[in-house]
Amino acid sequence: MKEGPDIALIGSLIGDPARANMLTALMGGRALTATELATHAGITLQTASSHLSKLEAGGLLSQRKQGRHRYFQLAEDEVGLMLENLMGFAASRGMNRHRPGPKDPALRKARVCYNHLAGDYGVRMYDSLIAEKQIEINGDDLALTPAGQTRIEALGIDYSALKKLRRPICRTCLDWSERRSHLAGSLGEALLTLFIDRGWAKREANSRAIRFTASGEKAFSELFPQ
Amino acid sequence: MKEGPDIALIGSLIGDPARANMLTALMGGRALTATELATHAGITLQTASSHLSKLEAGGLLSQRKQGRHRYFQLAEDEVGLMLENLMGFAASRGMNRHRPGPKDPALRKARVCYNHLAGDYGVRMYDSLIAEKQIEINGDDLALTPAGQTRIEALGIDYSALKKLRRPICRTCLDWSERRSHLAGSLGEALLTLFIDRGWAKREANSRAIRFTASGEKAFSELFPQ
DNA sequence: TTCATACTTCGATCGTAGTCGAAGCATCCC
DNA sequence: GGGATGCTTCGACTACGATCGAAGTATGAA
Repeated sequence: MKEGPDIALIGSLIGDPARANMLTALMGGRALTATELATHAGITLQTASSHLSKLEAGGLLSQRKQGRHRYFQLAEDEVGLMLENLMGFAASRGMNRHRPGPKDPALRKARVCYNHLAGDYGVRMYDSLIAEKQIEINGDDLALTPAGQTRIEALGIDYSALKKLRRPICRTCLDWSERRSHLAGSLGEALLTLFIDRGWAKREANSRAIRFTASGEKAFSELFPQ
Repeated sequence: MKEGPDIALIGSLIGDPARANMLTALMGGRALTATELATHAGITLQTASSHLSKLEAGGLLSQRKQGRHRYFQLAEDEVGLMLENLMGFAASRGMNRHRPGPKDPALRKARVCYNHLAGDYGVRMYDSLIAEKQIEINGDDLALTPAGQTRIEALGIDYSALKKLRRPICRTCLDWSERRSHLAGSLGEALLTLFIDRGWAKREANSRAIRFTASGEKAFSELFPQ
């Protein structure tokens, strides 16, 4: 009768609107304090605190104390992937929290998916990397080809440092707006950081949206031709 | 602030234990009546009825009237994929509803994932099909190669009939026990049906487990060498 | 028609979980 | 030290939703 893993547990964790709002806020990739998350969810600090401890107990969140602040973030990449997946499903059922607003196109164009680039730009980058055989699919795993390695090192990404991490370097993540894969993993994170460090793009405050500058778009398109 | 799809809605649908039990029961692939689902969930018929209408309104279930029975099933393949995905996540967090029981190994070996084969056997079949280049990955899509087409037609599967359906023929699904991909889609369904029709395997009653016969295992291993 | 089965709807109950006010720690700054 | 600020814990309130009994509808059988 009762077989397999307990989906009701995660379901109920995500099922509360306040918690869901916090989680989506954390999909922005930044670590947020309890107070920030409380305002995101539209609740008082006390209730937020109780929600946060539940999410942490459920393994969805991890926290880091810094002085008198407590920074929360998604516990692992997998949490972000799972959430993006759920969003994709919800979107396919037309479950939206609002009628598409002015922010919506910006989100679809480029946004943060926990720590990497998603949206149209994320998918374009992924497709380009595949087309140029810089990453390739081996069974279930995505791997950097030798050509890809030299390529990203030329961009200034420290490949050996990525390799030392326990996390997978390349990983696919299903995009909810495009319904296609894009690149996650430590390389996905490194690339997004690169774009921001080079001033090609900026994270918008209080949003998952990423705004590319005009020159940033040009550089991006040259780097990842379609 | 409130961006993107509403994950809280699906979360709350899945978050109720009774509903989660019904959904996992329906992952067995058979269409079940309201009464059967009520007993699966351990609740009375009245409450089951209310849960079922909520699940249907949420687009997770569809129903089909047949005489005085009402058969429920997962609305689409995507629902099954999403649920299996969630189970994978739950399993990776150690969220199990029971300490692994005697049924557990059987489930991990071979089980139904809504309408196709999952577990060790599902993954083995998938790997074998990939290794022999009968299916291949093109970007996000999985496709049958010409060699694969002749192969499955030789097995007695009507390829042109599959092609006429709106559903994708090949599709990957993430296995929660193996944490690897296996084959879903209409071909995945057709293959499982084939195994059962040929008497190689049987569905267990009231369980997702699939039991292969000795000769069935042999035939399966010959068909999909490792 | 009459009875039985399958299911839904209504109404009432009950529990639990989300919520906040108030008080209690902890950390930082002056 | 004293007084902010950030967060947690406690306790009480409340509301929502899960639950079931009882009555109502639909289909089928006799």
